[in-house]
Amino acid sequence: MVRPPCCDKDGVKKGPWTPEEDLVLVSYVQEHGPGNWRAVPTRTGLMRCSKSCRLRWTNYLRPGIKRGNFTDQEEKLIVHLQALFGNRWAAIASYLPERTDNDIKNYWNTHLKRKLQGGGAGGDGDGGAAGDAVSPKPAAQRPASSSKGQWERRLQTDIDMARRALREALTSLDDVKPPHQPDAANAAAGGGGATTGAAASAGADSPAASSTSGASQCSPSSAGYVLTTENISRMLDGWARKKGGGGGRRAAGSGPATPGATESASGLLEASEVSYGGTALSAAAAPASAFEYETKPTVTAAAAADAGDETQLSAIESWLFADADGIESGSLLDAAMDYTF
DNA sequence: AACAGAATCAACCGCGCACGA
DNA sequence: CTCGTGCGCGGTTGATTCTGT
Repeated sequence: MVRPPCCDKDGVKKGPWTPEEDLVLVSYVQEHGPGNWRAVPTRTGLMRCSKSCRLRWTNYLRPGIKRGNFTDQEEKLIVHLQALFGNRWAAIASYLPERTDNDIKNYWNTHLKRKLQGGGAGGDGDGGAAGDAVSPKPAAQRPASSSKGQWERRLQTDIDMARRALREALTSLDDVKPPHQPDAANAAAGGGGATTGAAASAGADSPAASSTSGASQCSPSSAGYVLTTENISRMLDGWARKKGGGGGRRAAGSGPATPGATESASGLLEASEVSYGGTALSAAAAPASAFEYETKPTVTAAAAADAGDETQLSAIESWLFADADGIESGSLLDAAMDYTF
């Protein structure tokens, strides 16, 4: 059957999002929660395709997103995970709660793939379109795309495989095997064995999907509206800078920047800058809101709330090595991260 | 200072799966 | 069981910025 386009081409705006559109979208999501994207354009009046709305939210406006400046640890973790999962960016992103799959994908394609190829260390010899050669099998074997149901099942298998593979790979790199803390691992793994699959899927699945299932298990503390404001503020900041700094970048692209937009953006920028002075403040000040269930519910959601990368990675690592008895996470991580490009 | 090529990243597109009617 | 719809994923594109000449 011929499937109609997700949105008719007429009257659907494309290209860069304006601050106004972002605000409309954020307001809507704040009020109704993410999901039901199909209804978003009609209910908000946004001249955007539902997919576009979802994408914008997921990749840019969602609370708790960190942008740019991948740390060394993140970088190396991505490399490892890519080797294990192939180009399943959503799965990889689930290990990096503050990063979006799109961001990771971009980073991989622009930085890491080249690094690996250039360094010649990874064995990513082919330099294929998506750079999936690092992975022994998964990327090659998997179907072109996967959705959550099948995905969840497969992910569970992948997780086991990943743990095993990592353990095998890393134990050879690191001889130190002090005891591991199981409760951190269990907690990170999503609680109980009964929910293992669900936890995995929630973590692996996209935020939107998790909006229903992940509601209860994610930490709301880090995901208040203030954080969204922060994101918007950041965005507006960049937007204003671009605008003021000469040569409106995307503002010039599809004509998003109207004089009114400039004004409102500036005003909002000021307001938002006043309203938040840092992540901690934001998180602390954040009231429980519609965004509670919106955080990317990953194994490290709680840890990520107000901790740095180290904490996050420790949690991830704890979880990854949950069944790696007798292996200390710290040293393992160090070993895992001791990757030379 | 001007230009060209490279790099980056936000956004779009098409496909496939899940789920409800 | 079939069909239609919604959603999510991975790949790709295109606009903009950066860097070198």
